[in-house]
Amino acid sequence: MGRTMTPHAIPRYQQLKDLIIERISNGELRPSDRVPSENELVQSMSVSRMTANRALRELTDEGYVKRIAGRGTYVADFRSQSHVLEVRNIADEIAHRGHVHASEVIRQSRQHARGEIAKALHVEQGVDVFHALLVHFENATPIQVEDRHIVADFAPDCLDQDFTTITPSAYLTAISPLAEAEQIVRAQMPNAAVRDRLLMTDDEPSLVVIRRTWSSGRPVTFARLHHPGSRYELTGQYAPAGTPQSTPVGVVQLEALSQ
Amino acid sequence: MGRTMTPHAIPRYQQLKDLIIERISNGELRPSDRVPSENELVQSMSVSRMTANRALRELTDEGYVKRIAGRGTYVADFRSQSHVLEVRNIADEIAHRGHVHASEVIRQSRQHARGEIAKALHVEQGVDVFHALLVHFENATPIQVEDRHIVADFAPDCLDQDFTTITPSAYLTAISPLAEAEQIVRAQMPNAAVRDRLLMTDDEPSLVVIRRTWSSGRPVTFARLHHPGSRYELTGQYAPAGTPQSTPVGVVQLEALSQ
DNA sequence: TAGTCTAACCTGTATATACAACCTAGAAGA
DNA sequence: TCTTCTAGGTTGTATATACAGGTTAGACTA
Repeated sequence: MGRTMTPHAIPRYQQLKDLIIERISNGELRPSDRVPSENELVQSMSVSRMTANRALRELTDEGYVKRIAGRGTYVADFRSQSHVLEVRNIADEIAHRGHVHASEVIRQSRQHARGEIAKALHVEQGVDVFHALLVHFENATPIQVEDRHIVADFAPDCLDQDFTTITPSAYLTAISPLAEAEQIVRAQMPNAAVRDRLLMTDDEPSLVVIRRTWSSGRPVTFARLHHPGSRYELTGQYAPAGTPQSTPVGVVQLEALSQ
Repeated sequence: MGRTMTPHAIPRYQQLKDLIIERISNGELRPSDRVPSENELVQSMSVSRMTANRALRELTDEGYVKRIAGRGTYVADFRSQSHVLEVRNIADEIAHRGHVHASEVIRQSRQHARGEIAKALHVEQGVDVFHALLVHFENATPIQVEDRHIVADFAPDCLDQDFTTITPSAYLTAISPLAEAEQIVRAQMPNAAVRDRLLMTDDEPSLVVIRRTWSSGRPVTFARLHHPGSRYELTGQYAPAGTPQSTPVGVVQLEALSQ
């Protein structure tokens, strides 16, 4: 039979999670220490085993603990050192800032893959690929040069698209919504073409995101996204799911960190 | 009563997840489409509601669907556009590449917080903070300048640490293993000091990671991590948890993408 | 002594049941 | 017509129970 709960109470499983996180957080439980087993939690916390199971299972997913069937639950070694950055679609990102996105198509053509493009897309030299070169604007200021190649047979109607109304990224994810991706972020000096398109000064570096996206086990698109170093940065927050998410954290940020 | 299972079978809840992911993946279910409710899955898939609930709940955590109590479950809008980059502790990162990490301590002192440091750490002007300036080496080549400030009362024994044997990052997470963090990644030209420490050429940009880490609701450390643009990049993979994780993806990468 | 077996724990999964809270369409009332 | 109420569907949580399978310590046997 279900237990009666006062309205809007914190769920029991969440209380368990919080309790264990607290004990890890304040050092009472240290890495590789044994965490109370499900049955011990049943006893001491007066919950059902399923509830204890859910708490411990979610803590596992979140990287706090490690569970070994037959042995027990242990505090995970070093959570922490991997912080996470999110790279979003440029149009969404601009819209999210409440700004206006526009783009200009410089080139939209069919080519034969060669050299590194062929290698990156896992196709033979000479196979058909589409090439799209665009500039994205945020409130009329150029913010990204997108240099993208797409495997031709993955997106046959690529040349018919109007990339000023739908970004290549949005177009591709509309074709196949799920994909793996690899990314690389680099700081490098732009070539003259990119520098001119982005209205960059001579000594300004660019932040380049190189992204290769996979679908059904094969690479389908390969993009270089160039941004002006003085006007673009990647930001990310990291909160160990369970933290009350102190809200205005992201706001102070930009003001406080200007160098 | 429990259902008998053949040994090592794929769990029922995972089968449900795979089935729904497949239907999203092949376009049968498109963003904002309605996903079968728990009770419908109970009927059509012959599982208990708890099993259906687990499948849908995990799909929610993984970003595939969105659930609204009282209404139903819907395919999440654009999963995809947010790709993820991981920023790891430099020592772990170097160790992971099978290389040797070493570091040199340039400065390790107590200071009074001023200007942007005070702002970033949410302390008054003049409050005690520790300052650590280090260079990290990968196989004797300088790869990172770490410029870090730490709130003094968070880490009172900071000056006693030997940062050549334990990195500041490792030291801090040993004190308080759980934290929130904010990060910013920028491409910028280094100042002369950084350029010299990292043996960079005059026209080489640096990739800067700015990281502020929180503990117990307050900022405790603020670090600028400078890397030589020609020798350092951030990499990340993104696979919608459930993909068979095509193994060698990360390997081809570096070779293929050299520009 | 050395090897084997077993009991007692552990996690992992699955089910049936129960109640609370939320949402909406449509019925019932003013 | 407009408002209010309600029934039924939906998610969210909690419990009790059951069985499968991994792990280990200690008892048992050869």
